[in-house]
Amino acid sequence: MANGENDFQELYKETLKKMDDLTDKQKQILQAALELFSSQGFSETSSAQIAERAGVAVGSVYQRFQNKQALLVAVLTPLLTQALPQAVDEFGTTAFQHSFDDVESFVDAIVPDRLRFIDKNYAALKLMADQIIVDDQGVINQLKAAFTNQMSTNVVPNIKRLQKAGKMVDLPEDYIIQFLFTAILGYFGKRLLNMPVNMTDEIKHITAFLTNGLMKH
Amino acid sequence: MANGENDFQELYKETLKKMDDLTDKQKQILQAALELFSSQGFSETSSAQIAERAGVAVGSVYQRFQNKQALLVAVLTPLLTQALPQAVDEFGTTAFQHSFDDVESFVDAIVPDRLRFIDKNYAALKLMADQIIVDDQGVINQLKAAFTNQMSTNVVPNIKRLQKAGKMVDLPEDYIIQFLFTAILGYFGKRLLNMPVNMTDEIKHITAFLTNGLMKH
Amino acid sequence: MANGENDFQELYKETLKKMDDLTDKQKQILQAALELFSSQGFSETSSAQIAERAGVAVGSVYQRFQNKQALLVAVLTPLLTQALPQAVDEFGTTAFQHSFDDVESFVDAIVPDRLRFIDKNYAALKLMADQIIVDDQGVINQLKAAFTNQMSTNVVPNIKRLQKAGKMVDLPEDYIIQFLFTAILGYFGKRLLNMPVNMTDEIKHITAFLTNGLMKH
Amino acid sequence: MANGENDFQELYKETLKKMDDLTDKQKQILQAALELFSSQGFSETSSAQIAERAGVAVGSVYQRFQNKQALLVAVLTPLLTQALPQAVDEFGTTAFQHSFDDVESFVDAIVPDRLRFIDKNYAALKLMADQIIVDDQGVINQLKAAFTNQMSTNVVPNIKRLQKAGKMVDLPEDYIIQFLFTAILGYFGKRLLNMPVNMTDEIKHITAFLTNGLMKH
DNA sequence: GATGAATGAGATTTCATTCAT
DNA sequence: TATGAATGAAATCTCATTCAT
Repeated sequence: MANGENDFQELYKETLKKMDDLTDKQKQILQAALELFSSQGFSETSSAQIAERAGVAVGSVYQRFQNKQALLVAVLTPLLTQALPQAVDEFGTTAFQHSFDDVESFVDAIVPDRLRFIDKNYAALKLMADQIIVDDQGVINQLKAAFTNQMSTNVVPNIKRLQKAGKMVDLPEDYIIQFLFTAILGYFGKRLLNMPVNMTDEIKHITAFLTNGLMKH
Repeated sequence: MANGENDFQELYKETLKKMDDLTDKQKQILQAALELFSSQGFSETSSAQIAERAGVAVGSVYQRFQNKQALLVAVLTPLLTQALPQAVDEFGTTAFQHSFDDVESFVDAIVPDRLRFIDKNYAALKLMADQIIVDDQGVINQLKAAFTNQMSTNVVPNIKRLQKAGKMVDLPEDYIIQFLFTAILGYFGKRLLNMPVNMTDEIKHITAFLTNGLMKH
Repeated sequence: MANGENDFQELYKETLKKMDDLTDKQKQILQAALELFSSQGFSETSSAQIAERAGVAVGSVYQRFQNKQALLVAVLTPLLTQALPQAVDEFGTTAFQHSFDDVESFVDAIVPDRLRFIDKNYAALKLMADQIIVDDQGVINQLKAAFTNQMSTNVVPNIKRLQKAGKMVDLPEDYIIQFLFTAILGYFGKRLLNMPVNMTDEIKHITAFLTNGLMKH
Repeated sequence: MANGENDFQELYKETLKKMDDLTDKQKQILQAALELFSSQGFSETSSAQIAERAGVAVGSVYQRFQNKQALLVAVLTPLLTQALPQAVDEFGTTAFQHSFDDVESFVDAIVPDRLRFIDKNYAALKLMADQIIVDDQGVINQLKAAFTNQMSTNVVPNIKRLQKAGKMVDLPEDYIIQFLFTAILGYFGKRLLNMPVNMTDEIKHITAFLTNGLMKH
């Protein structure tokens, strides 16, 4: 890992091309890898373990995927190219296609959706977090790209509009986004720490806090 | 809060000094392990690397520490039992010994201090984050314990007082703490993502956001 | 008893053949391990040595066998569960299926056969002896089981018959067996001590002594 | 081990010279080594273990004893030079200084004494057995020497006398000795195999068998 | 003489990857 | 494509031995 951007970017592009003709076994492998990588970490997971959980032979893992690193990429690719942008997209377009009258309904539209997204994609998010910690520049850049893109085209304009309407605090847009994310990511942190979480309460309080914090009083 | 007082590295070295059953070489080993573990991750660091950086023979690592895992524990234990609680303690007492008149001065007292704490202890924090991701229950529990303890004895009462004075929003104390932390941890996240950060701006905007969000308008 | 029928090496190879889940290389590993373990002892034999003699890579040893101890078990198990009981069995049935008229022909039937058995199976017996000394309870119990079983079903009745006929001394059967074995094992001891042995003489004298000692005068 | 006679013989002679000025700690080391070597085997015992059981530092083991091999020699030396010859001697002189009237009293004089000797020196005998199995030529030669010496000067003449008197079977003297030993060593074997033993019974039956077997009827 | 930390050579073991079937 | 035995490089770990205190 952490061996520079090129390996990852190369593999990433190649993987993207091939990403549709997946056999059942190959899907099982990706599934098993996702589960194991995210629960134990990438380096703590062996090819044998993946094969076993996927119910295939070790060789089958390498039949399709050049190496373990490539398998990681293959696991992350759909996430980074499909799920995440889509999620960001939803966050951008769906959430922002309406012209919210006030910050409250704006926050209301985002928070519950994002918390559920975390629940649904917990494993994948944990895996990304792992890669960020181990300094995988490829993953990091991919993440940044996915965000910058969507955010700048969809979210930023909407925030600006709310600010101009005098409804939202006059902080730089990237900080507005940052605070939205960190408040929401607190939920992810709680899950990482095995803390008991109650979705209803989380939604209620995070919403309240964000509304209060982003609203111009 | 005085500069450097709650620097993990400082605290860690002090802790090491107090461990007078440790030889110089053993301290070098712990130091090298801390550095390598936090910069590359635990599994990405080999015994040979540690020995080399510590300037000792590989065997010397195992003379004192039963195995690599035990070395990790030896590195983390003083952090989790000494440095972290002490840092949390300072956070609790120092920051909260004054009776803040309003949320603004309360937030002002915390944010700059915590951001600098993150800067100074980036390596150690990253190591802890690594362990949380890899699901090290030991680390997780230690972290929880350190926090619950200090927070409940020092921070919670202060929050309550501010709330009773009608200055702070009426959210549960643990959520107040959660929002303080997540807003601050955003800075840690930015560093993990290699994003350019400007301390002055961070302080300014995080303070502004938290003040607005926690203040009762 | 026909020559070679109860040769451990033969029986061992047959057993190996029946283990059709073993590849050729794995059989070579077991064969090499048997040879090295019994000539040098278990702890004095390294994985590298085994691999070299077997003509495989070191890793191949551990591909099939979890660890060195497991390899020892794999070597001993067929000996203790297949070869040994079968050998004991032949000893029991073949030697005792006739109704010997007197102790002399009884002893005559056993001694030469057992001495040749020791010669043929010297390596395997030495390995077992090694394990007994190092207090391997597994091996010890297996050995006991193999013996108790066969002796009680086949040998004991024959001894009793000879005793009732007034031809054999009235000692407990287990002691009769013990004396037969120890007198014969003297030959094994001589070989361990690198003493010059002459099979013809050994047979002659051991037979004479046992006949005299077990006969009722 | 098993590295030729010279190492052993050299060490053996050097050890002999120094064998009197032992400090308390050194005696403890020898005792601990004897216990551990005989219960687990030589190679399965580490210097650290010996030091720990002896209650001394690891270095102290090597202060006096050149290396582990030398320690083994030092453990075996008193046995091979003192206990064993003395035992053989007793077996030779004590037991044979009387002119036994018959084989029965001759056997009676030997068996109980030897069985008790085995009990008393079980650990040391086991250690010797270990060395014999691992093919330690030094030990083997020492053993042989101790025996040949004593046997030929004391025992052989006595056996010859009994044979000439027509009381003992006319087998070669070395075989007579062999049968005496093996019958008695059966007891040692039973202990190795953790079999329940009753000294009274053993004495009774071994005596009976040997008497019958060696007596000229 | 006694200590035990330090050493380094070597042993065991793991595991990503290859390749013949 | 799928398999899983085989590989070998590298990692973890052990331990007899040395040496400064």
